[in-house]
Amino acid sequence: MSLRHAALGLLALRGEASGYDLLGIFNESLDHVWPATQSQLYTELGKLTDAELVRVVAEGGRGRKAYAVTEAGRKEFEHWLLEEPPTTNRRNDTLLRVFFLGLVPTEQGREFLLGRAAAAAEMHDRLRDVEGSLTDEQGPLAVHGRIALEWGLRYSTMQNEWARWAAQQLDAAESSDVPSAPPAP
Amino acid sequence: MSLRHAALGLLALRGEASGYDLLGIFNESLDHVWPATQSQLYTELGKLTDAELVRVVAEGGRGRKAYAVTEAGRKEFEHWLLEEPPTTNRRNDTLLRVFFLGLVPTEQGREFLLGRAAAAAEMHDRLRDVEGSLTDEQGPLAVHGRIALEWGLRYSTMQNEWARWAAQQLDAAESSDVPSAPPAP
DNA sequence: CATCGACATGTCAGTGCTGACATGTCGAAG
DNA sequence: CTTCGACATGTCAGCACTGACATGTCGATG
Repeated sequence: MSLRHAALGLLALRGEASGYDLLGIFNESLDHVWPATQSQLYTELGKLTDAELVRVVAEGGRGRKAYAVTEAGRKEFEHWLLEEPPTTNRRNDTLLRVFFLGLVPTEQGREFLLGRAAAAAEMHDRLRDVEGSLTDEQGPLAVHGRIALEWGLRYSTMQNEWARWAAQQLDAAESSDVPSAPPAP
Repeated sequence: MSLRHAALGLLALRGEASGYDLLGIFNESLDHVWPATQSQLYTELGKLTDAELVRVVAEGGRGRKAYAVTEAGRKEFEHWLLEEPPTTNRRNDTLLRVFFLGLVPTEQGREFLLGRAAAAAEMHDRLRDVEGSLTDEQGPLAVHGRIALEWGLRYSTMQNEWARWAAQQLDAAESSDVPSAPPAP
């Protein structure tokens, strides 16, 4: 249920905004952290209004509705932010595949892992670029954006090193499997 | 759509198994990587049978049905394993909260981050325990289980270090914010 | 022989999310 | 004055997943 809180948080940051405005922020700033589609966002704003956590504070041309958080909404948001433990994302597609890597020849397993390492390296490069274009930004959002970015940098580094280590492990396991070539005594 | 492939993979590993058997493996071995509920698994086995990727190879007492992968199933599985790029999990509840940490006092932000660091340390400890009870295991599954475990160890280490680093960043940003206490010339 | 836990399968309502469809307005450029 | 892109909102079918409900059998233990 975090889209609800993401929307609440953006409204708290912005003071007021329309669904369209929020959608822009989601696509620009939050896309790597919590993507949202247009249909989902408008639906959620409707529910949020029904629950009186947000309120329509202005209506403009083209059917525009500007929302702002209510007192109850602010309270709900802060409760989520500080009291509720973040849910760890348990599903991991890469690790699921690793679990089954024994079903294919070692060579293909190594290829898979080195492919993951390359993908992680590429992700790292992309984030470095973002970092470069971020240095001129100012304000408190820059601090928190920079912290999230750092997570990505560290994550991709870890993934890269892990995948290369794992490829080595496969090789080591294979050579110790083959009875015709044991280590010299 | 990875539950489908997880089921296919387990059947390929085991030769044949019932839904109940598979459920046991999911809950024991795959729970930290790809959890599945009973209803989901039985539904998927039905669809898999309709698609002729698995086949009922035996029926036993208590309505038991033993499944095995078909030739088409094996092919589909290997295609998924080696050809399809793993989907990266984009949503990250912790990073979403970090994005909004500017909305609360620095003190509470630091508390949040140090809480994350502690949670990561706890996860690391739990995994170390698992590692201890794994050393006596044998076979190829031990190799791949060990690789997945290593991912968890590295991930929790990274998360811990990152969260502590981030808490320091918050402090640094705050002290540079306060105009009454600039660094001495 | 009753009972209970493990074995075993299936269904269903609800939720979060996706991608597509549908509709309309305002301002600027040609 | 037309047209086009940005602005703006809403709906709907479909899918993966969750948690609860429903039903029944076999073997062991008391």
